[in-house]
Amino acid sequence: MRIGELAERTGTARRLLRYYEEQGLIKPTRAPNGYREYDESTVDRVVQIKGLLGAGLPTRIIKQILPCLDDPRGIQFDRATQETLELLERERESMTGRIQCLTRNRDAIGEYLEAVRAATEARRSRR
Amino acid sequence: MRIGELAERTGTARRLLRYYEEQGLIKPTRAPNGYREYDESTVDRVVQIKGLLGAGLPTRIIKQILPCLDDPRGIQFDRATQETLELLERERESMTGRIQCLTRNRDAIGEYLEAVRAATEARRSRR
DNA sequence: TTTGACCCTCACATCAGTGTGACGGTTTGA
DNA sequence: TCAAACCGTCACACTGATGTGAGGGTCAAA
Repeated sequence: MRIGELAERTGTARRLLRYYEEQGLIKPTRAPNGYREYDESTVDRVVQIKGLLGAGLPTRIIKQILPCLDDPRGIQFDRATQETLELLERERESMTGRIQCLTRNRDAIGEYLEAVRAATEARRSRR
Repeated sequence: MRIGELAERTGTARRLLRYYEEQGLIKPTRAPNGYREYDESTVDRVVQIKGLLGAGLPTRIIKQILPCLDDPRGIQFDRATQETLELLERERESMTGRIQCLTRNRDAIGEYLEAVRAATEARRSRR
């Protein structure tokens, strides 16, 4: 598919799809006329990228992470240098930290909303 | 405490502490000489802010979230407008999305690392 | 064959978070 | 009392993720 369709299906600006490519996160082929050609699997990949970006990871890190997702069994594990493995390990830990932070705060918001709703309800039934 | 100590205890640049203040996230008092004075609780708050920023939330949103954490029981719930409540609800949902995304990817990294290690181990023992 | 809807590259702009340094006042300990 | 180590405000700069627009090709349908 071409960039317009991909943009629409992933809810991503064309500009950003080109940017992700520039950062080495996706690699479309080119049609004879120069148009980018994306295959079906790119849809999921872009959604993934957006998710990770939204969760605060920079493209530099996302680039290292993506290959693990293609085939988590590590088919090309021999290409993984010691350095990369260490980076992945560190990143995994920092993701755990993020998750904990988000969870804690999300739950606090939940409690807050709950409390407000309960109070509102109580007030309403008092009348 | 003054800004230097807070910076050291939270691992945050002074510059950023001033920036957070400018964004309305923390409100130090001022000593007679103009120096900022932070109380003990600010340490936790700054850590919280850093965590949320790292998880991709902008200061604008963090500002709305923080009051819920001060007292999740919603002591000042009446100050919460309908609009704010809706924003919080939306933000809570988007945080859940982030958490899921991070969890999924973190686990995939974990599996990958596991696979690589297993393969490395197998190779070593074969020799 | 022209028009409208695509696509391309290039480049400049914006926004948030962050770094850094200039310039000057305050506090503290030798 | 003087130096070192704080603190203050400004303000300019950078980075990464985005927006936007100019100038120009491609292609399909009327």
